[in-house]
Amino acid sequence: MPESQTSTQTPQIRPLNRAFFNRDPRRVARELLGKILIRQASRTRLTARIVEVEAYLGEKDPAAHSAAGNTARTAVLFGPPGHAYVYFIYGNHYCLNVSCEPEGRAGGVLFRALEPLSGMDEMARARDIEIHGPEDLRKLTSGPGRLCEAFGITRARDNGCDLTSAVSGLWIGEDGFRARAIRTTHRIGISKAADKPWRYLLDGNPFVSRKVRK
DNA sequence: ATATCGATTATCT
DNA sequence: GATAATCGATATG
Repeated sequence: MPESQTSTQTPQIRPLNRAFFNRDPRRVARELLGKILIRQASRTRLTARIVEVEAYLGEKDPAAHSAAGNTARTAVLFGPPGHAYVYFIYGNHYCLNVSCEPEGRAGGVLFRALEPLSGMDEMARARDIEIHGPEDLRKLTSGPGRLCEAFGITRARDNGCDLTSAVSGLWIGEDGFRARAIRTTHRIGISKAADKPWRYLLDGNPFVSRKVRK
């Protein structure tokens, strides 16, 4: 199995605390780069480093789902910080966010791309693809829909899950990795407020969902 | 290499 | 009834 790009071992992963998420989504997004998403459900632990995210502000961001107000769909975004907001899109895909800001105020960060660290075999099974070389690893978790499929994330299973608790089947941790070059660009795939530079990625990381144009 | 398009359903207008 | 925080396949340069 090919080695990962940013680390060759996984020392010790500690959960992020709730205060980390109790802030402006743009700040949370930037600082989430280099952190780790963990799925501990089966015998195998799935881990992958966060390399690309987008910030969505509260009710005043036209591109945010929370712009429609606190509905059955978006309730988690208005709830306490550090919880999973999972939505279904295009009749095909799930996408994962983490809620930000204090309870009562909306805001979140969309997970757009991860760099797999462990459990790649199980991810490939979940994605129903075969990995033949290091280049193929991108197909596991490079894209918001892909990473959810690789991690088995669905709305029924994970929406509202507390991502700050290692007791959860899904959580976010850190292992001491320090993000170096961080790049910001406009957000992907939206039509409203498309000019806002609220997409954050590890510059040069091969697992980002799209190549950075020059 | 980039461009375009169809799939498929929850949610909102 | 229209749209959507996507993906994968196909077409074209």
